[in-house]
Amino acid sequence: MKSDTLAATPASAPPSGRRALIASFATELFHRKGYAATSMRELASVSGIEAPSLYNHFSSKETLLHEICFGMADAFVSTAQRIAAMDLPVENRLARAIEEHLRLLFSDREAVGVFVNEWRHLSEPSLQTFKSLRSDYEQFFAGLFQEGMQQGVFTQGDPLWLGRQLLLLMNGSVHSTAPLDEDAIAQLGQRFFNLWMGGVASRPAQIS
Amino acid sequence: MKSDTLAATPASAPPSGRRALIASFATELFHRKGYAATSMRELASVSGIEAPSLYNHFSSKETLLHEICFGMADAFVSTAQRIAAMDLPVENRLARAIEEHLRLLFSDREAVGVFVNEWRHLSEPSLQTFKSLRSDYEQFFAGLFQEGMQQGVFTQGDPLWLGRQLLLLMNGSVHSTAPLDEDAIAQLGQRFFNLWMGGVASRPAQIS
DNA sequence: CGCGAACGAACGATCGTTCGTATGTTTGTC
DNA sequence: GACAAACATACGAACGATCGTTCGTTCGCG
Repeated sequence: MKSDTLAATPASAPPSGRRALIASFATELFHRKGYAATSMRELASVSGIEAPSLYNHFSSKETLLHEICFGMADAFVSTAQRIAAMDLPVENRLARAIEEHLRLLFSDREAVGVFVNEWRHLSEPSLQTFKSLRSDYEQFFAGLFQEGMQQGVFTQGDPLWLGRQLLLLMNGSVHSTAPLDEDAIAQLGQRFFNLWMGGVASRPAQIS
Repeated sequence: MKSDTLAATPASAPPSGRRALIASFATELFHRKGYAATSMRELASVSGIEAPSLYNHFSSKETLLHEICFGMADAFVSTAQRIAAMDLPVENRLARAIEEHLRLLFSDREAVGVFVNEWRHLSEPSLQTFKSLRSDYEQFFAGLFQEGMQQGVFTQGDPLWLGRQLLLLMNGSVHSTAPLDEDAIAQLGQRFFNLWMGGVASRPAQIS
């Protein structure tokens, strides 16, 4: 049998292979109804096969969740590593990180929804690994803020908190925003960048 | 039998009545494991009784969810109505709305978690009602931004988007922030207010 | 022939919920 | 204050449904 946990496909336009097709159906269902509320029989139904046949492609229900969550997590972390290695001013690296994060976000909105909301249904030891990856990514953003503060580019604040809030804001935007093309993503990235730079760096507004 | 859907208790410090106590246990479980992944037997177990006995207090599992979700929703909406009726400059109303929202958020973090993440497991017609209440609240914030833009206090932008993003940010902060006392909540409110005013109103930062 | 992929049947477990009943407390009546 | 009717709340047993998954088999393609 082939390994269950290969890298997920980009999945924006669902692929042709049956296995990957099932994974994309699972992503849609896990996103819309939640992992626990999605049954293997329902997944089989939308996939056009019977429930037992699913086990010819995935060894368990959780394997599907694992593949979706870690597919996104790996994409985020590897992007972070790529940007961290760039020789750019910290504010440009932040802008770049925002834009790349948004690009990943909008490349597969349903997978992101599962990544954000359903990871807690992973069981050990995958759960710990996932949390660790997630923490790495948060630390990447926190590091950008910390570096920016040391250089005086940003005003003081808790870098980890700032990073988490920024990620929260971007991740949430996928729920309340229509699909975007490349240009719109870049614009949205500028918007977030300005929001964060302006809000963090600006003098507090006066409330009379 | 008494009505199932009385107003929820403030619930920050769990109440003494058995019924309300069960509701607070349910809130904790729904928050930590999710609605679908929480069984009535488990809820009964932590409540110190057997599963069938739960039905002497609540007519169904969904009744519990309903009570939690609508308890929070009603609190949010009524707070919004109270603030909307205030005769204050729009930026002060926004600051006040932020602070009151945070106060509600931190008054029962677990209930907020259920309110934010588990409402989709409501069934019709409660689901429609809930969405409607939620939309009312979003519109309240959107209205503040719209009003502020017309007065030139904020720069242009999609008011509904701005409102949703602000709510998203605040709601998410409850996950990544330790419990706060009254003063800390007010400070956090100032922080969000400044962030939003600064980011929205400030001139875009230059990225070389 | 061999192998991946589909199937129907069915397993044990668990789900939300109902039922009949027991028990203790409250309430109404003299 | 005593007694019974009424009620609230707990329980064990069990219902039908559905869960994730396994098994043995068959089918079709290389």
